[in-house]
Amino acid sequence: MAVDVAILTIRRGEFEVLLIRRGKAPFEGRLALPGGFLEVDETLHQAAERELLEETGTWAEGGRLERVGVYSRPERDPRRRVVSVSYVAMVPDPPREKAGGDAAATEWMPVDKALGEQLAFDHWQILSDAVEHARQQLERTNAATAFCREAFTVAELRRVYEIVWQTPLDAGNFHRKVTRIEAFLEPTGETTTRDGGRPAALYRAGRTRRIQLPLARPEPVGAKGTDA
Amino acid sequence: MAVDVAILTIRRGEFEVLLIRRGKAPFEGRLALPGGFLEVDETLHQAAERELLEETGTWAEGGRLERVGVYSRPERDPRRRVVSVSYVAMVPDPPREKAGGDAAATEWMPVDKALGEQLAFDHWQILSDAVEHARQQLERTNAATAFCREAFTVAELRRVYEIVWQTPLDAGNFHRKVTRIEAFLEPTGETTTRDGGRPAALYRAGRTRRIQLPLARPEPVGAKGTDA
DNA sequence: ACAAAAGTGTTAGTACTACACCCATGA
DNA sequence: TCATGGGTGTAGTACTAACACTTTTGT
Repeated sequence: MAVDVAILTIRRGEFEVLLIRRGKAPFEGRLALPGGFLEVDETLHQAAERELLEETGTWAEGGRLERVGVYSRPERDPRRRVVSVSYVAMVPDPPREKAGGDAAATEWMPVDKALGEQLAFDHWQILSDAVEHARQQLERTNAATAFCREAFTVAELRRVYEIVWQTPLDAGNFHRKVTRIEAFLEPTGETTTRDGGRPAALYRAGRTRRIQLPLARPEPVGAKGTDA
Repeated sequence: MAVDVAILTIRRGEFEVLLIRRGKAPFEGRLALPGGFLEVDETLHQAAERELLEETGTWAEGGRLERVGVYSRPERDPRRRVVSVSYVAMVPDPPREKAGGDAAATEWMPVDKALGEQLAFDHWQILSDAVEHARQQLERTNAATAFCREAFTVAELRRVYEIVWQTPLDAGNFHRKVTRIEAFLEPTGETTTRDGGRPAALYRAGRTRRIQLPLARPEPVGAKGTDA
């Protein structure tokens, strides 16, 4: 019984994931998602939180942690039978590189690049499912706000959508749509010019988590697939 | 490592679930969902299929089996630590009552009634999540067709929606919407008058599993909740 | 003054809701 | 012929995409 966590963020204008270079067999030298075994007195969600904290430091609370899949093919771990539950963490850009405890080398990598690598175990599938989950969550929930700092502009939020979905969105229409949803964005009253141009109003994430007017993606990405 | 399966169907115009009266401690005499432990050489999905087959006979292939949640509270089983993965099976009305192997007494019960019972373990939560999952799947996928026999009319499909969602739908609009979706329904060319009135065209489920023009529910039912 | 980004107006198209209406059968 | 359910037509409303346009800053 284990958990694996795909920690996703937006860094330098890219959609990135945190990977660990494995220092021991099996899959020595390969990249893997952070993960670990379930302790006797915790839930899987708590185990995932623990992993997130270990790998990224204390800034986990701003993020969002959701269960994605369960991986149970008997041969997925060559050592012994391990069923793993995967989580996706959507977090704001972490303040600095901070190597975790048990893993020597952690590195951020664009998700597309990561999906081109030979990952350990079935982590390619796990990452692929996590990314697809995140993409879908943007459509139906306020998950995108988890990638932003505490106070953000509408344009910054739009950039999250554009980067995760890899598609440009109409700035005007996006602004109208997103500000119209009741209690989705909560104005702070402040403005900023940090992105240049006319000052933009700052918002916090509001109460509304689930949205029903989908911010439709132009074309759905490939289908999900977990176990057979 | 266990699986629990909420087997749902439409029987006698009601949305029903298959429950088992437990014959031994813990929770002796209480109703529970069918379930069992994971064997060493199977995936969780295969274990769920096995449970479904054991409880309902060989008619499982027409149905639809999907993973819903993972339940990992350390104290959820009083005997020892058991993490359980839940599945929901959406199946057509089973041909006859057929008591399974390991359970003495199985019974179909309307889901609302079942959610009013004191169920064993955390099966109330599991059932509740499974029902909510099924309701949501009707909105986004062709899951409703899994409740119908192989060839069905548009009105029979509509009745599935109305029963599961507990809300009346406009027959004309439903017909138009559902027949417009590309490859969602595949006409058999036959017609039937088994529901009375003018002969209705018969359809099979088509290729399209995921639909993007949601058949919107008037008001969403309560939120999901799995582990803490 | 000009560039850049925020935010609003406008218009044409599309989908949905509600409900009227016609169609094809069994009794 | 009547009741029953299947299926289509239609008008008003609502949302959307595309894009023009105005606003407010920094340089």
